[in-house]
Amino acid sequence: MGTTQGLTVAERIRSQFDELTRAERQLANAMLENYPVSGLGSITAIAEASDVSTPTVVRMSKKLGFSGFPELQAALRAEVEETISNPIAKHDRWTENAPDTHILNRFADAVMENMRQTLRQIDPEEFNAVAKLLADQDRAVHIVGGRLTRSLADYLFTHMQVIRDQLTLVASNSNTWPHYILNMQPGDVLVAFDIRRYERDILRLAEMAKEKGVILILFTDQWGSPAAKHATHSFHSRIEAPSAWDSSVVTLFILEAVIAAVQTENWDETKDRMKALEELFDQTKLFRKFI
Amino acid sequence: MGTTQGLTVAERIRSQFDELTRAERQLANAMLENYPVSGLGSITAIAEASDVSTPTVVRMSKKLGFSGFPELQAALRAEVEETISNPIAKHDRWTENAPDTHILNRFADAVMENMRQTLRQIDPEEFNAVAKLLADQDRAVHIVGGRLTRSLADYLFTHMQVIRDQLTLVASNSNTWPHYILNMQPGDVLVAFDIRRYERDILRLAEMAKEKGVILILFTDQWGSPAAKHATHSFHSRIEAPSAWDSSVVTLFILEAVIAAVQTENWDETKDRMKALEELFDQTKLFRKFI
DNA sequence: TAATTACTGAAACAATTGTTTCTAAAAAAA
DNA sequence: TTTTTTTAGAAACAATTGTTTCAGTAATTA
Repeated sequence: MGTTQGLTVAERIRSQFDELTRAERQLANAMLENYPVSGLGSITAIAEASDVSTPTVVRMSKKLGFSGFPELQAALRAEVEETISNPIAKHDRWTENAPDTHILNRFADAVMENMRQTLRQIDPEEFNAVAKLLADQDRAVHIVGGRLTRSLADYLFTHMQVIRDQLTLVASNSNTWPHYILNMQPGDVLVAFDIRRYERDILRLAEMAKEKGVILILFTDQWGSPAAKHATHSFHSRIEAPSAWDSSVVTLFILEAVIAAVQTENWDETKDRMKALEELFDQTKLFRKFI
Repeated sequence: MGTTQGLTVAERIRSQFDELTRAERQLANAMLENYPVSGLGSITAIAEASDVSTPTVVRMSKKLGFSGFPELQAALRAEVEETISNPIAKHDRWTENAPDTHILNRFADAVMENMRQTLRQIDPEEFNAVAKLLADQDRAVHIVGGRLTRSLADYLFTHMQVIRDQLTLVASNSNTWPHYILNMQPGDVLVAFDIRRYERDILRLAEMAKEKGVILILFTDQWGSPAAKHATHSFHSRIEAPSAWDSSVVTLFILEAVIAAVQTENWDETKDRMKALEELFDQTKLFRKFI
C-alpha cells in the first residue's frame, strides 16, 4: 500500500491517475479544473458537474486512500485552510512547489509574455485573409519549413490534409526545391516558416515563388525574416525564451488558430473528409492486423 | 429589507451583529475565527464547534438574509473561490480590434487556461528527473510520435540532436518499429507522444520497450494514454481548444522547457556541440554553393 | 468469436444533514 | 412577584447526502 499520508488530494490524483478508469478520470479532471473549490460541494453536486454518477465519486475517493467522500472533502477543506491562512503560498507562480527561479516558471513567464505581445500586434483582418486564402480550394497550397521550423511545417501539413487537397509539403532539403517550384502555379499559396537564424534558401525560394505569381504567407519572428518583403501576409511571433533556443510555442498557437479558422470556413467539406479519413485509418489498421 | 446583495458573509455578520442574540453571537464569532473555512463543514460540525445548537445556525443564516444554511455556505464557497483562484489577471481581450468571439481570442483564452491548469499540476520533481534522464549520455534516447504527434517528436529530436548523441527518431510508421526495439538496451530512455485518439501501436511499443528494461517518458493529454501505465514519468497536458482538433501548444511548451533544462544540465558539452554544428552547417552551405 | 473481467450508473438503502416545532428556561416588562 | 416576551435547544421531521448492491454494458482476454 502506497503511503499516501500527507499528500494533497491533487497529488494523490496525479500519482494514481494511471489506475483510474474513464469515468474516474473525467471526475478527476473536473475536480482539478477549479481546484480545490470544485470539490467543496456535496457529492451530488460534484457528480453532476463532472457528469458521472455519485458511486463513481465514492469509488474514486476510496481509490485515493480515503474512507469515503466525506474524508476526501475534509482533506480538501484542510488544504483550503492551509492556502488561505498562508498567503505566502499564493499563486504568483505557475508551478507550485517550484521556486520562481525554476526553469518551468521562468519559461512560463516568457511564453505568456510572448503570447500577449504577439496577440496585441496581430491584425485580425490579416488573419481572416490568410484563413480565406488557405480555405480556397481553387488554389494549391505549398508548405515549407527550414531546419528548425520543419516540425511546424509538418504540423500544418498534417492538419491541413484533413481539410483540403491540393496540398504539398516541400521537403526541407533545399536541393530538391527547384522541382517544387516547377509545379507552382500563379495564384497558388506558399506558406513558409523562417525564424532566426534565417535561411538564405528560404529567401531565394520566396523570390522565385513570387516571380511565378505565388502568394506568400510567412511565419517569422519579431525581427522578421528577410523573406518578409516578398510576403503578402506575415505573422511575427515573439519567440524569446530563457534558453539557448527560441520558443516556437506562440508560432504554433497562431498556426492552430489559423487551422481552426480554415476548418470553420470549410466545415461542410472538412466534416466529410474527417469521417472518410477516420474510416481509412481504421481500414489500415485492419489491414495491418492480417499481414 | 436591507440590501445585503453582494456583501460577503463576514460583512453581513458585522453589519447585523447588534441584532444577533447571545447564542448567535457565539456562533458568529466562531465563524469569523477561522473565516471562511470554518463555515465549510456541515451544519452539525459548525454548531458543535461553536457550542450552539443547529437551529441556531439556521436562524442566524436567515437573519443574515439567506434562505437557509446551504445558501450561506454556497456564498462562503464562492468567496473561497474568489480568494483562491484567478490571481493572474485575465485579459478581457487578447487581440484588440477583434471581438471576443473572434477565433483568435477564443483560442487564446483556451490556450492560456490550458497552460495554467497544466502547470499547476506538473510536479517539478518529476520534471527535474526527466531532464536528468535525458541529459544522461550513458543512456541512448529514442523518440517516437504517432500520426498527429509526429511533429512534436520531430521537434524534440531536432533540438536534442544539438545537445547529445545516442539519439534515435523512431519512424512514425509502426511497421518498422520491431527493428527499433531490437536496438533498445536496458536503461535506455524512450520518449513517446500519445494524445487522443490514442494509438494502439504506441501502447504495444511501450509494453515491449518496458519488457526490455527501457525507461518510458510519456507526453499525453489530461485523459491519459493507456500507455501511461507503463511510463516511469508522464506529462499530462490540457489540450482543449475551440476547434475540431486538440491543441498541442501546451505540450510543446513543456517540451521546450524540458529541452532548456537538459541543455542547462549539459551546458559545457552542448556549447561545444552547438559551435561545431554551426560550422558544419556553414560548410554545407559553402559546399553547395560550388556545385 | 466466445468467455471473462472490469466498469458504470440506476436504484435501494443507510446515514446524516438541515428544518421546524415545541417546550423549558431566561430575560424583560408589568 | 407575576406576567409576558424572548431565546435556545431537544426532538421530531423532512430533505438530502453518501453508500452499497446489482445488472447491464464495455473492454479484454483466450
